[in-house]
Amino acid sequence: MKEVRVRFAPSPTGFLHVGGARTALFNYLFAKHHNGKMILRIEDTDAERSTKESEEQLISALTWLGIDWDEGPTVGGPYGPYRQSERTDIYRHKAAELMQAGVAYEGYAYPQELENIHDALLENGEPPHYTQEMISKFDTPQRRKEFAEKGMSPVIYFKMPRKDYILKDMIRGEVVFKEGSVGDFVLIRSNGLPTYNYAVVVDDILMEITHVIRGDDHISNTLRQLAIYEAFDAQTPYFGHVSMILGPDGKRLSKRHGATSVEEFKDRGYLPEALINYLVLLGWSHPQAKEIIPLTEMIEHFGMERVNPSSAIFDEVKLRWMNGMYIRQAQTERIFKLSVPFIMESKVLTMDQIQGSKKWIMQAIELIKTSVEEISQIPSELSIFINEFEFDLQNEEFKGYFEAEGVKDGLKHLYELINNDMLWTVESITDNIKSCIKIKKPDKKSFYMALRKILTNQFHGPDLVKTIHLIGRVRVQQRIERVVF
RNA sequence: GCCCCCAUCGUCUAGCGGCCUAGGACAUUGGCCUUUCACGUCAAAGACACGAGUUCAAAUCUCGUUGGGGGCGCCA
Repeated sequence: MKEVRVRFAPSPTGFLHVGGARTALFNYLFAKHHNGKMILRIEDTDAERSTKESEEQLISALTWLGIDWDEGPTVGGPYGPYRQSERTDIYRHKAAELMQAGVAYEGYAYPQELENIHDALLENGEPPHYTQEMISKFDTPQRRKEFAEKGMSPVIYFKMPRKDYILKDMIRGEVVFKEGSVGDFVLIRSNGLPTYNYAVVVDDILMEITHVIRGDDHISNTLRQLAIYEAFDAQTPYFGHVSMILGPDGKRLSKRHGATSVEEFKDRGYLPEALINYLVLLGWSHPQAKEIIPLTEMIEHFGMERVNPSSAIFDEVKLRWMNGMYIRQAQTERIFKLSVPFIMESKVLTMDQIQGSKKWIMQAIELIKTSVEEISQIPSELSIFINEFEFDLQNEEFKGYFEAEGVKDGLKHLYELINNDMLWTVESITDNIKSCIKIKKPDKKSFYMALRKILTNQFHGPDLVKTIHLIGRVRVQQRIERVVF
């Protein structure tokens, strides 16, 4: 069997959208699964909107996600160049071939003239499709002369055959396009650059792409592309049109739904594995219904047969859950590193403090890891161990615990024990608390709750003994002292 | 307006004619664990859009209706 070659072909006009990331991922997994090649191609034929910055952002987002490619602008390859803006000569030569073959022709109409035709057709209740007869009317010797004098180039039109086309889609089965659903269309624009539908086909043929996996917003375009493949007498690749990702309101996912770009999730402290894992499950499912799936296993099981054709709503709640799962699995060292920018930004600690007390912070992170779903939550969780606060003796809930039988005595006793606790280990603190309870016999829950409130100003939090350990002996003493004595 | 795609719990999905009294995950509710919270764990609640066919048998096949999405550019 021929080597599998797939491509991800984004246009560099903005950040990498999660939908694009999912398409890239599916291509990547498909390539890896079949031991094939992944190609990155930059579709920058829209000179107005394409920017170099976007291209760089795209590449860095993909890299962050861990999606890499065998051929592309950064790594080169035998089928380059991989930027469409650098392939304009190729498109022109190929268009000349089509003209030679009589399936393409030049157009000398002015935009206004085309608009008139367009409007007239609509008014007559006809579909706004151009035909060679309409376009060629303007191809007169005078017009050619005018164009030459003004330094204008004609556009090149494709003569769309009037016949049915059948798209055999790996995800959707057969899609039939009835004859006459589109008219002739532009291949090469007046600025000399190719149009999307034309450039993709030329590139996919030349780059020997075997499987085209892309968003289903391209389904209608496939009709035109099929006709171009036919005109070149080229074999069509297998197509797989993946459904769109929608916002919670069922509308196409956009900025107004909140975070939609890979960068945004990165900046909010998502782990790339979590995003990848969430995205792969949007449209694909593991044969054994696993949810947390390591990349190697995705590659092992990935296939188009298990891709769902219906569109999916992007559910941030589940993504958060998944991120939490990955945070819990991750090495604390890694979470520490990822936390640093967030800690700095929150001003909970300074850079010097972070560096000076790395070991302490690591212990704290170890403790709060189970309750965090985004790295951005770490500073506020950390602040329980650090923050100074005014203590409110009048707090009703606190009074309830504090005034319970034996609690005050127990705390006083604990204070004495802490005074003499030079070891200050989790074990020594545990022993001391246990002996307080044994000797003073306070109500356990009240005792613990009062103590937690005194030390952290909160009723809920991580394991109390470890929290005490991390707060430090001096501060623990001070806080008990100011309430109990 | 024309063309195309899609349709199972709130959400992501399993299901590819009988194994379905429709399974799993997130979210929700309750129990257990725990000093508390979280984690973990157990359980509950919750869906085949509608209507016709085909068939001994339909969530699964066909057609229609409705709803949603996409396309109809010298954007990609």
